[in-house]
Amino acid sequence: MLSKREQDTYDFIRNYIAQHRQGPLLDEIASGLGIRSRGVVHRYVQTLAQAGLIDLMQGRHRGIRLPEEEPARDPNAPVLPFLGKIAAGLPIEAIPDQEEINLADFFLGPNRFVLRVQGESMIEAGIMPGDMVVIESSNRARNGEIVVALVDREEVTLKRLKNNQDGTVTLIPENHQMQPMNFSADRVQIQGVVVGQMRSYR
Amino acid sequence: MLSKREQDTYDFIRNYIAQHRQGPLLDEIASGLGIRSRGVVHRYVQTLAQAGLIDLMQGRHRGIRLPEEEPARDPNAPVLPFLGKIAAGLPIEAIPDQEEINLADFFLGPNRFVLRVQGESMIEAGIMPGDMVVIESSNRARNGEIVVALVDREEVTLKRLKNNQDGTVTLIPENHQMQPMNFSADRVQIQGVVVGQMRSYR
DNA sequence: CCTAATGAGAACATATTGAGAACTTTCAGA
DNA sequence: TCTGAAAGTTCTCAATATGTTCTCATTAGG
Repeated sequence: MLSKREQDTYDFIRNYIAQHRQGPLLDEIASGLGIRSRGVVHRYVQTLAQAGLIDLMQGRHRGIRLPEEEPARDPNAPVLPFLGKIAAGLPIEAIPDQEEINLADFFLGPNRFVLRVQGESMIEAGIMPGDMVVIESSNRARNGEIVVALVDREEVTLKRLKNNQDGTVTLIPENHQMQPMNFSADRVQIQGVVVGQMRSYR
Repeated sequence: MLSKREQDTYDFIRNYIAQHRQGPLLDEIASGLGIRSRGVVHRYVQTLAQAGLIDLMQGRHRGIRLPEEEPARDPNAPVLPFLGKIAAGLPIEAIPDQEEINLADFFLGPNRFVLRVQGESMIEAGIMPGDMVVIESSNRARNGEIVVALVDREEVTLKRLKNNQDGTVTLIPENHQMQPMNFSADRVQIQGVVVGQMRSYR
């Protein structure tokens, strides 16, 4: 069983490696934990190594590694380390079973494509102008889903869908400055459903 | 695992070959890295060769090469067809010049990781609770960037950054119900910069 | 009082990095 | 082809950064 500071050390190391893809220096751990003595950190690190929680490359600078987990893995898989939740009042949690986000799993699928969003009609749903939305082709959708709708075979828009009892369809923009619009069902053709959204800064 | 200078050397070589279509001289590497001794560079180059990261043509001038890479195109590349903008007046199918969006290009990069967002502090920037944000580790950021900030070594938050003239730092939530907060610079530690954001419906 | 957990810091060992001399090989030009 | 400068190779020496091993102190709790 780890003591509190041993646990802190372990958490720090996992976090550091997830972020930097290499082991931390003892001094970096020390500074991260508010410890002034390298020797103290070394003691914790030794304990963790004996518990099998980390692997050490004796003597090497940045010689701390995490033990192998899964067998092999596609080195080209589009993955990013997943650190956890960002929560007010807490340092970034060190998730014990660290995961990875596989972008392919996250977004890819049959009959999907990407559109760039123009206009602010879905801004309150967190879909901003310039964002990319991942659409899955489909000619029907459930209530409440965000859809790409073709109205009167002329105008394509991104709206939240509501199928009404009376056979009409309401397209609801997520923007208080715009009004929901009602159409008879035959005027609206669903072209796809939004299944993802992404945005790149920089 | 490469040491820092070994990594620097490798980066330099890759860059050089990309630019000049031929290997660099040891002296060019040395000068590029601010090293005065050819022998030192030679030592690094030998290490890289043993690690299989480069191929050497023994003794030859400019005898550094990069190993063969994968042939043409990764059939498993995480790509989605990119149809274009949602444009009024056109059915989606009508857009002719179809491209592809490569998720790896879009999001992957060194020192990046993913966090799940909790709370509504950035909601007006289109970052909703439950979204994933892609963070690039960095301990500094430019004005106006959205950062992961650690305040008083205790609290981690996602806010827009403003460095003030007087040395203080303002963390601005994108939510009118919340107030910007001022801190002396030494209380705020930047942990990373938001470089991407993604969301999955379904 | 005793022990476990924690921290400081000195002293030492080793890894990493750099300088530069001397030697060998390559390569372009006479 | 021959030759000399340029470039690669092999050393040794050194400085600094980092890991390792200690001893000692402090604190909390039983």
